Amino acid sequence: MYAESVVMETQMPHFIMSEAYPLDFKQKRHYFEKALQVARQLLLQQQQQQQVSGLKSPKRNDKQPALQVPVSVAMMTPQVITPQQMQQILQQQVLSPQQLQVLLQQQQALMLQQQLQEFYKKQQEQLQLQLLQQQHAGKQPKEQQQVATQQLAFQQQLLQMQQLQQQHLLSLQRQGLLTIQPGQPALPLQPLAQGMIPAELQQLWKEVTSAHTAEETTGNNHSSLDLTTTCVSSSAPSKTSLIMNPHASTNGQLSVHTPKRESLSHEEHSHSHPLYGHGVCKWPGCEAVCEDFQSFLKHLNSEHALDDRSTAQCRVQMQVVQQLELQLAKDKERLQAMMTHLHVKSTEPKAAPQPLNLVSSVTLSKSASEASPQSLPHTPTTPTAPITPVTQGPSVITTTSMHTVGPIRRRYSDKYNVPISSADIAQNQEFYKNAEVRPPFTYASLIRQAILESPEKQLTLNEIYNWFTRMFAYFRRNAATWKNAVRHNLSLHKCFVRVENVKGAVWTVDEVEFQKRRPQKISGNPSLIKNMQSSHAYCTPLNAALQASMAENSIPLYTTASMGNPTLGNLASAIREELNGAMEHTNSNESDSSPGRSPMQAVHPVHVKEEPLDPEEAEGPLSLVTTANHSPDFDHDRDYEDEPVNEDME
DNA sequence: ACACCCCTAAACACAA
DNA sequence: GTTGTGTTTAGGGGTG
Repeated sequence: MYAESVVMETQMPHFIMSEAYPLDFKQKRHYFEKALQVARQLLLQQQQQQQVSGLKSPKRNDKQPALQVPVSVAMMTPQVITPQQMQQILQQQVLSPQQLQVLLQQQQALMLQQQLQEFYKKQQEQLQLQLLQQQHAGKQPKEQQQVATQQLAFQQQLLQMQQLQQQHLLSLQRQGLLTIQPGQPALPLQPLAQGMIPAELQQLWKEVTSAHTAEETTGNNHSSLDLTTTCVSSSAPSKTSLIMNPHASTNGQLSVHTPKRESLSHEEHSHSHPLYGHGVCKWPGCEAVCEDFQSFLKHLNSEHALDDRSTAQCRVQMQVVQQLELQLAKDKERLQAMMTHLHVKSTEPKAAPQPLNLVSSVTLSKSASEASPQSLPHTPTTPTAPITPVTQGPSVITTTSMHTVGPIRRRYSDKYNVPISSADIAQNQEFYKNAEVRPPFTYASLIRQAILESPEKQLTLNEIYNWFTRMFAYFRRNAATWKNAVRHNLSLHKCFVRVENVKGAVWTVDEVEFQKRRPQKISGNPSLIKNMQSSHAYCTPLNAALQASMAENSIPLYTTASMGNPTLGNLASAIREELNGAMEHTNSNESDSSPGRSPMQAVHPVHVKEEPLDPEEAEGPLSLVTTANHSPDFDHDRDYEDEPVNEDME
């Protein structure tokens, strides 16, 4: 639903803007007049027909251009009865003085409605004109296709509008019937409306309906004029429909469709009457079985005539619809806010990187086969634009990205740029767990994270692998690639220390070394710090941030760090450790594993070796949240498709 | 241009 | 011989 509505929202304006204007005023007028003419003719015809053939004769056998019908139907709006029509009605019988009064009152109500509908009508007219124009204009095959799609869009919009109208009408009509008291001696009115004379009303209703039907059918016969007809129905007064409105209202939201549709096309009837489906009456709470459409109509007219009950049901339905619309409106708003938010954010900071990232990532992402977390480290310089990864980028990217292709390599820089908002960390974790989005962290950072999260602060290679796959959906494919990268990183970086254990070898982290890695870069940017904190900022960023912050006052930072990531929970400790370590590091000028280090020290690599380990444990804690997943990175770029076999997990 | 980073790929060595 | 683990080397891309 949302998608549709969104589409509508975005598309419609477009159409209107681009298509509507072309039609010049003369043309419009011409069409309109023509339409009116046709409509009148049809009306007359049908009236004559009725007189001759009897009142109810919905002709469903007529065949009409299916597609057109809906449009015309949609276009129909309640109309005020013309004097002539009134005469017709009178001639046709049935009208008692009371009924006349009712009619009059209804007319008044309708007049009011009409005013309110002005806006809608205008829009409709515009749309209709557009349709006409397109129809006449589109002669080339391609154009026709386009036109067809556009028409569809138009139709949709029309339907939307119609629904809106209907709602307004319903409420208005209700008011008119029940509360409006014309200055006439219309005592009967209220009673009538409330079901005093349902039978009579029904009769009237039926007549009207049949008349309307006839009109429609005849109109439809002039296939070429379909669109025109449409115009007629909406702009030209075919009062009949109005009369029915009160009744129509009883049908609830459906009202729009019911009476008119009944008379309209059989296809419509048999296939898509809103109140009829699968041989069952869909009137709320009814479910009566109707073998065919005819019987359904009978049933509808007899069981769901205008009476208190129907009215009440209709009201309920109205409320339901309103509620839904409200809901829809809210959700739309939300969506809009989300979109604007994203847009702003993306453009805000470094305009290029993020927005592009999303896009690029999409293309690239597919390739994700291997996994190499990008580096946060570089971030120090960039930083600020915190995007809530989870909310947008990632999700969007993931879905789309998966299929896009692209053995494209992304620049890490972009990734680094992507800042992470601490608030999103937790979410990110979940996000990365389920979305195949490449985490914006380097392998080294991730490995470190994995190790630090383990109870013993040490993991076997296999456990590290498991951590990767458990925490990141991204690493569930192309195992060969990213595993190789992991091994490579373990061997390459001094910060990872291999310790021989009873069970074999385990890997630990030498924080000091880790911190040393890129001390030089420091950007005073606070945002960085934030990122680091949130991300658990491994490596450099942390140092940089810390250093930068230290310049001012280390403590504040520290606090922020821990505070900043409330969501982290478990991570908090890890972060603290990092921070502590980093801080010390910076403060003390990296004296090796000096005693002051705090928790981290415990972790200290070298020492770890002797201890017995529980490799299994490492995997457990979800705490990873903290893991560095904070930022959605937009780069997943690798080549996923390229990779031949990497799908396997391990 | 250069130094560094990070990632990926791949060749090897070794042990289970 | 296969597989997992580690180590190294090479090359590409990015950043400061």
